[in-house]
Amino acid sequence: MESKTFPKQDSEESLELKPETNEPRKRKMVQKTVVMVKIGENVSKLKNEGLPSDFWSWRKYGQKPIKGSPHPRGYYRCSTCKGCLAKKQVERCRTDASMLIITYTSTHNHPAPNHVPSSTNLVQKPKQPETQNIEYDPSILTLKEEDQERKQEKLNHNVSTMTSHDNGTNEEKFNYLQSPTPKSEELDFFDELEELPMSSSFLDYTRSSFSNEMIPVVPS
DNA sequence: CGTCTTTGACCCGCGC
DNA sequence: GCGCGGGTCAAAGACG
Repeated sequence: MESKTFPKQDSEESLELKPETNEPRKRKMVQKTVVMVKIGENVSKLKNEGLPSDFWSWRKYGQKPIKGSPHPRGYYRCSTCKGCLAKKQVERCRTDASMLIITYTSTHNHPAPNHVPSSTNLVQKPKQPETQNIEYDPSILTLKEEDQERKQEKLNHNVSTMTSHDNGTNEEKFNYLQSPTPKSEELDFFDELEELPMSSSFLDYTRSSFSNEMIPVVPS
């Protein structure tokens, strides 16, 4: 496969790098939504590492070991609709293997499938059994600027290394991660992300599906 | 048979 | 300029 004749930038990932525009878009200048999910301890037995299934269908396209983390990070792309640019990264919290950090990038360019249970079967693969004990936890946050995230990640780093608890730690982390951006901007961002699984239907779905709390931490 | 996962290699941005 | 780390591609295999 050494003969990659065409530049990858021509593929759909090119949205981060637009040769046509004079603006050299930084690869990571992408909207990101980070969700922390607490999973049960039987996670190790589960396929996909107990990956919680939202109502989108995801296809894995890569996995990489992350420096400093004992767990690899998985890369998923939305396969609900062909051509959808939505992606997500799933990794375990380095300090707490029972915590999953799911990072959503880009937005779905198609309407979300109905979250009624019957239709769930249409988009969900049986390989993601509903029997998994998933505890949705605490924290959702949205980051708009990569630079911001950078700083936050450093903070996150510090917090991670100086603590070894779980819930409190993560909450704490995400309190840090929550940017002090004005509410209006935040709302605007949410508005942009209306198709991301941040909608009430998503929350409703996750709640009903996993019987757990998923508390989006939104700056009031 | 079609779709998805796995896995190694490649590419690119960033820090030093 | 170089090396490292992260992100993506694509072939092959596995599975339903």
